[in-house]
Amino acid sequence: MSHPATRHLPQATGTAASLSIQQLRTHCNSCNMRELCLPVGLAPDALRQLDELVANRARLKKNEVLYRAGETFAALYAIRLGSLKTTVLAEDGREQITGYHMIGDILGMDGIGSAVHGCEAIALEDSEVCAMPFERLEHLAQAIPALQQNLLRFLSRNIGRDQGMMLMLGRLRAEERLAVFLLNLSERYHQRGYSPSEFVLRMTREEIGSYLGLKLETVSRLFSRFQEEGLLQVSGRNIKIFDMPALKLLAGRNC
Amino acid sequence: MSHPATRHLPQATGTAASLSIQQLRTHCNSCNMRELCLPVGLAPDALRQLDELVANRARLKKNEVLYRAGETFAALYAIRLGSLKTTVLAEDGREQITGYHMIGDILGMDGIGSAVHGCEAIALEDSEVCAMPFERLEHLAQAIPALQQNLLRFLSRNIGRDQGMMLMLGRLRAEERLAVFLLNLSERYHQRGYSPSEFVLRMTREEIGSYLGLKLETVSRLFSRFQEEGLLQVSGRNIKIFDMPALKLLAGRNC
DNA sequence: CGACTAGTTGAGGCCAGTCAATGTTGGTGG
DNA sequence: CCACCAACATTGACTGGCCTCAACTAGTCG
Repeated sequence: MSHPATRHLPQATGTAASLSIQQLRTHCNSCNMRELCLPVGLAPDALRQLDELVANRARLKKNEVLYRAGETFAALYAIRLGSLKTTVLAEDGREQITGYHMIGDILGMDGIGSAVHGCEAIALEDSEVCAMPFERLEHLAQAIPALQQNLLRFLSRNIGRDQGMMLMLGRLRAEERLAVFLLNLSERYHQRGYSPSEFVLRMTREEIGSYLGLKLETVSRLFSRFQEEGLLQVSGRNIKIFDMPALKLLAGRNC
Repeated sequence: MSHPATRHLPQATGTAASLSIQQLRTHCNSCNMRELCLPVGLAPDALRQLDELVANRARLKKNEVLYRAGETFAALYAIRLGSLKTTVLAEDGREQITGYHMIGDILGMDGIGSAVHGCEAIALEDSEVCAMPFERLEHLAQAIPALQQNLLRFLSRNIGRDQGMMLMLGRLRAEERLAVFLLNLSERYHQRGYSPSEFVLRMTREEIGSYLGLKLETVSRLFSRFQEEGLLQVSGRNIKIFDMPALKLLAGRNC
């Protein structure tokens, strides 16, 4: 029933009692993220239909797995709260984090093409996601042009982001990668109404390294160096960026 | 009129006379690639509609640019013949090849989300593409479920491929990258009815390096080493793979 | 034939990885 | 509240894989 890190979303059982109260109240309509999420631009009626389709709004504890690579693909997930990482594994266990996803982001799109998830998604902190059964979503998109458009746009943006990552992993030096990473975080926090210059990292040094194609020691050294150079202040996972222009110079606008 | 490397598809003018004869004869219906391309699984009537939508079937000379980064996005392109690379450029000119695309592949999907192309597509050899105006394609997909499905699947597969590339660029060593690259080529040639063990590279050493996040000298050295070790025979761009299992072992099934 | 592009090979350097020791933080239970 | 532990982070010394620079060869095209 309750695996240490359950692979399935909580059903309407036991501990979910208090959860369902929450569930009943949270709708796309009232969601803070509706302007960043799939509902963006949808007419009220369309929004209602999309909302009805959301199978459940589930909680994930830190380190809990939303889906694993190889699992059959059934739904897209919108992040309501918290953040997740997606990772792919090499055969020998080497891990590459392919995405760092925060509130409003859509997860699972890599599964559409093959009916199987190609990566795994793991919560970086306690999080909440909206599960949208894909078959029904696809069906709904057939009737609502704006939804089809949104789906295609979200998938496409994913591709664009990935291409940026490839440039980073293939051509940028370590310091440039970290600068791009920090600026990217900064921008995304800013979009979401948080400070662009002061935030808390949700990942360990090792995870940041895995994301950037570096080792944790390299990440740690770079943070120390950036701090020495006055670019930022780092204290554990708390980051304060002092010199944004210098950071941008380092990143060479590849972010 | 005639730029050295024209950015626009040839219009129905001048030299296009012999071309238009060809154009009239080539339809999705009769295209060899219809089983790998957007029409896959479409009903005859839907296929006819998709076919009508194809604005033109254009030829590209080697090194000709199909679209550039920053150009407004207007159409997806299906490769009818030949092959193209897509590249993203760092601000300082460093170039990362993000994709090697061959017959049947769809290009331009990174532009959907932002209305602007995020990379540039360049012909690696004389090629032919079918241009599909995206607005009309989207509109048609609204009416034809199978087409919507195909579009979403193609976009999604792109994402899956990109994630594999990220793993490669972030975590694999040079020899592993080249092995993965060769096996990937092998598989795709095989899918298209060519020999999986004997083929001609369409890219220079530098381009292969750019694709794999390596320098051309490294690629060259690796080819030489693989040959010494009896894995393959390489003569310029002609590749004969002798020891597929060993190559797969090197790649660690990350392909 | 000369100029140019593509490819190969060698020598040496450097950036990031590896290994290892030590410090810091946060959660748990006495 | 503090001691303890495990996970996370920092820092140093050293290594090595890939890059850089460079020389040379082969093939192509005007």
